[in-house]
Amino acid sequence: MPELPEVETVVRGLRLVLPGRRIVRVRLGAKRDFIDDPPSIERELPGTRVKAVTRHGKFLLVDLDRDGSGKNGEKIALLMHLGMTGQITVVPAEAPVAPHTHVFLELDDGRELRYTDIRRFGQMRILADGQRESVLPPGIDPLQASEEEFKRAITSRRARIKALLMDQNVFRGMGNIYTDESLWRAKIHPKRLGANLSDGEVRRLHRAVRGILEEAIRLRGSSVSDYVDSDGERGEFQLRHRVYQREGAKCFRCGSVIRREIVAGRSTFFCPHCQAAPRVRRKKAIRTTKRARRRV
DNA sequence: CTTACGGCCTGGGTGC
DNA sequence: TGCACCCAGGCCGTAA
Repeated sequence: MPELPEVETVVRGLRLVLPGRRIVRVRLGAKRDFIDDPPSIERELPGTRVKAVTRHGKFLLVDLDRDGSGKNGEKIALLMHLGMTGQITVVPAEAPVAPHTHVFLELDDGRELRYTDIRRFGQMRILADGQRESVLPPGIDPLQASEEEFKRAITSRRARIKALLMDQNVFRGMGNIYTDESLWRAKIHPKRLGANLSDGEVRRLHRAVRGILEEAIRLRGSSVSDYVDSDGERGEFQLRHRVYQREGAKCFRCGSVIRREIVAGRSTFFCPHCQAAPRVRRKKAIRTTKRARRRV
């Protein structure tokens, strides 16, 4: 479920309630297979105080201070990823417990942070200070990248633009929904090679990606099925989707029928008229030419 | 280097 | 009503 706008919405919600709070107790459910080293969660978190909540692509980081032991400066972070169906909510401790809730962090104000995840594709682990570089994906943030950086990322590898946008080592935070929506807005076919995009197309895509992500954040993300924010509220950007899950419906721009194909291993929605397919090159002829050149 | 595919899990929708 | 099958906002490992 959660891509950059959804994670950003959760982070902003947590920022209103978590900083300054102390974690007093940790309870884990029986299904803890998705947690990396569950005992470390139970051992390290109690007694820590929340300093900040940040986002890194689709990862969410809760920065923690161990200030009880007199020695300040020992910093750890709780790293979380929502996978497909993860939810993080902060509720009064006595609130009814939703099914598939696997982690409870009791806070010093009578509330608790709960992690709920039907499919358990999410992740949770303790991050020691200095581990961030090696654990977090190195892709650039699509909201902060300049047009130059954006172009460099797109031309860095020979892959389809859809695969590039979704690769967390190239761009961090984009997923299936926002990739398709951005490509539709920029009028670029998902199978185009990133390296083949013209300067104008790169510029259009850069603007489309930022525009879509910013608008989605304003509308608090897309709630297609499971996503809710830290207050348990659904987002509204699903009402603005132009192609995602609209197979067979009419393109809002030209009226053509939206198609669905598998690209980069994922369901991909696009308008076959607005988003012109890449020209198929004749590989045989090209190879022969190269071989001939090499022989010379 | 790239893509395709299966697997991880659970649940919802569809068609017979 | 039951059941098989396909699908799902992510990501990893393997094979080709």
